[in-house]
Amino acid sequence: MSTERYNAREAEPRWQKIWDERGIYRTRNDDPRPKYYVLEMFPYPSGRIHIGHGRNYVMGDVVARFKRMKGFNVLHPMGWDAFGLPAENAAIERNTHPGKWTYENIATMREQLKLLGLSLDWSREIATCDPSYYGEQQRIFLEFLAGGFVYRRESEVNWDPVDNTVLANEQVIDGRGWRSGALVERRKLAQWFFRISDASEELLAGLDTLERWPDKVRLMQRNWIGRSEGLHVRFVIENAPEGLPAGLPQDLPSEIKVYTTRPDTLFGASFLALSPGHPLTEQLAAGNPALAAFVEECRRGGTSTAEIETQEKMGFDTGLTVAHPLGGAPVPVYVANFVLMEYGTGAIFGCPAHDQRDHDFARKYGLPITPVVLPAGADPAQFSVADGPYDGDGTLFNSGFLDGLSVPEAKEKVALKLENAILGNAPVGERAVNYRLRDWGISRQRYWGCPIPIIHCDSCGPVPVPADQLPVRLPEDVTFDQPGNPLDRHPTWKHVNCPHCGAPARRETDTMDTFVDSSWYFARFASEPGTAPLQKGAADHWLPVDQYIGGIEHAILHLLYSRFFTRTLAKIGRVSITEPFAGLFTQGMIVHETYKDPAGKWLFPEEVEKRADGTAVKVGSNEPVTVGAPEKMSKSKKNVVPPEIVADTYGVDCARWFMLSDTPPERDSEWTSAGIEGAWRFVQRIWRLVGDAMELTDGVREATPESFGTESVALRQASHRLAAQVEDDVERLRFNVAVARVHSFTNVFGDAMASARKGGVTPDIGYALREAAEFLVAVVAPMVPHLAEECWTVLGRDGLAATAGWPVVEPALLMDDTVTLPIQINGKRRGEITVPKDAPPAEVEKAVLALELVSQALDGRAPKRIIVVPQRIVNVVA
RNA sequence: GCGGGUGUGGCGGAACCGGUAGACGCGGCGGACUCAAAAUCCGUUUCUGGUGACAGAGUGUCGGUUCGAGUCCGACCACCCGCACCA
Repeated sequence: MSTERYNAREAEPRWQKIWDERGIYRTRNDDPRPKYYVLEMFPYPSGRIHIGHGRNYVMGDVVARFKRMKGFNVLHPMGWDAFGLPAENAAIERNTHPGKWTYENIATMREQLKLLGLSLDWSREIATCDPSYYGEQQRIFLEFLAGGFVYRRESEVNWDPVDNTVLANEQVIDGRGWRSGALVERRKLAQWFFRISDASEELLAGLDTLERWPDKVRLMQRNWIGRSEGLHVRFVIENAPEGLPAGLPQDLPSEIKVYTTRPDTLFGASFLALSPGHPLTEQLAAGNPALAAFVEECRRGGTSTAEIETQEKMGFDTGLTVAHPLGGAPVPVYVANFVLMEYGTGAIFGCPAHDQRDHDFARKYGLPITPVVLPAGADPAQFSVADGPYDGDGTLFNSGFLDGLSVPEAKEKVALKLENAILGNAPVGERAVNYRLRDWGISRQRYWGCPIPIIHCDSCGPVPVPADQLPVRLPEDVTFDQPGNPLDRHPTWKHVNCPHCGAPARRETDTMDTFVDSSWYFARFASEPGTAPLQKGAADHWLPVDQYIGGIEHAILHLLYSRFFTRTLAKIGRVSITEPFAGLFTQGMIVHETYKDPAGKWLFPEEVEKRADGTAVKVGSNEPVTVGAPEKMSKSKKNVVPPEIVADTYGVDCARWFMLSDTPPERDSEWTSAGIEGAWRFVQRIWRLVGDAMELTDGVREATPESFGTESVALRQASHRLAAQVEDDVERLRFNVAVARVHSFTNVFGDAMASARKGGVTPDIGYALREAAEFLVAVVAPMVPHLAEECWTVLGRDGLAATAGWPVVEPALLMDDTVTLPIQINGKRRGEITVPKDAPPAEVEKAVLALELVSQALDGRAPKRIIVVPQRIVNVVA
């Protein structure tokens, strides 16, 4: 029996070196085998990784290694989402250059990732801050601009006062900057935008084709895009506002257009409300200081969720009234703080009986509340919405020609009627589809990002930087000693001549949102090293990514932007595919308990010792330690485990095995010392089993024996089933189940070995044991690759486990001749019976009735019914 | 408020299409080996009653469909996630 332990510390670096030297993870585009592209979301180089970062890389690595064994040409690259604010913050804090800081972090993290034994093609490594990468991005930007997918406009933006930059709506979470956490303010700036909202419909429709995406993510995107169908309705202004001072613009519009999804409730309209940002509001406010003050008050209202929720409905009566388009009573026009300018037309009609907001508003300003939809079964004389609006289904009443119709019928009838009502040269009503999705503002007032390749000329306007002058490189000599954008205050960088007229002009000093960088990197990886960054042929060959893996936090932003970007690249002819990620998986986080000393200071796990009685103390001082609930690993709470420590004590294979065990990959998983120790024991167990099997079968001829006995067949069945099941599990990314099957198999394997030791190793048993060892090693190879190589050597096999094929399963060994059926009596399990697999139900029934336990239960009576489900179960109803 | 998800032993979790609930692991208990320990191996471990074979209960709660429900349907409870004045 082999007693030597597997020495991961020695073996792991050795095998990593061999893999590296032989270049087995280098991928070639001209490889004739079918392609498979596995990608994990590339990291931001923040400094160091902890073991919690490793989970998605390990999952991706298992898939990559498995697919390689199945004969695919696998692309599994890695890169760095290297632009972004933390580099500038570090520059300020440490008086260093963002680039230097970033590249140092990349060097550290690359070594840490290599430590994990990932089968990555490092030759394709990219960093988005590399001029060759962002230069291509500038080219793409200009092509998008030429194609009409980019524009510039003055817009109110979300301003992050801490990071001193603009944020997209999606980057504002609960009214705070997604990175800084600062309360966001509103400002007006000239910004560059991508026309993502024009793609709303196709982005929505495309979701239906993404069958290998989690439903949850598709739903989140669907809601984010927020399609609604409704009607644009024109309301004619009836009167000039009274009591307004002279100087009111004479060119007031003659009508107000509103957007509604509930045209059926038009007869319940008791007011119109304009957004404070509506052009008519601005026009009226110019001549009305009270209104101007009201608008100003609305603007100060704040943008945080908490504020919006608690904010009371506020309105200002403009004195205008509009005619009711269906002949109802005239309706007053208000300006209201809750009407958004960015959605619909910036104006609404209020129906207080059937909408909460309108209800609140009407009560506050004493406007009439007329119910027009009657719930089924309600009495029209009694029905009241005094307690709150009713927004359910029902029958129309108080609504003239709509009375008696259902809500959908009424919607349709109103739409038809208003479409056919002509006022001036246009219909009063027009069907319209609205989306919640807004255009993507990409301008950022920061240094460490991709420069927007535009030159502003006083006479020519914004002019693209000519192609031969790309990339527009970031200047190296910048300072961070004052707030604001270093590019803007750089002494020379922005001063250039206009490419059109040659007059002195200024560079655009804004850089792009870093989400642009991550919107096409997956296409960049397709090109071989040293070739053009975005090659159509290569991208079309590799894309879409077959399996993309990353955190759920990117369900909307990154994934929606990437989908938009890919579609737009297709429209300008850069690629042929429209969806970048065919399969998506969102993995859970690794969490860890937190520890605090009596002074309330966070402690690292290695500073804490757990006592047998469940309490914890600080190592050295014996001070009591408060153990907190498991939380996401974070530097600030110190509940992190560095990969180096794990590698040194247990080996990375143990860490890999542990990360794949027990918890389903989409759920959060808790890192515990007991767990890693369990993984360590199991790694040793595999090592021992393989060694023992080789020792035990030493001298047994390897040739296939002439016949197999019951025991060897049973073991062979287990081996072949293992390979078939683990294959299925890995295909479905059910790593925890795969791990359980391997555990189960080692129990069977161990038992077979013990009985062979007692009963003697006949040629068939010897063959089965060796096969079992080989199957075991091959099956775990994607999960614990270093151990697999070491075992491969023990097995005396040529080549590397990493380049070996997946075990070939003999279908005959997956079948059983007999099957054991549970017997239920009245639905309760009372026994079992073993019958031939293909026994006809009638015979099974006969055999079951002959059993004593059945006749006893029946007590002489005939059974009422017998249900035989072939190969499943027998139920006797007494 | 709207939308979605989850709920199974002391713990992580398994159970394909409605067919033996608790696979596998962790922890616990008992044993073997050892002078002893570690390591390893074997047995046991849902709960209740019983020495025992066995019986009863049991997948958040209540009800329903079915020969049979963790799985399907209805109502509810708890927790988690997303969105949120989107007309």
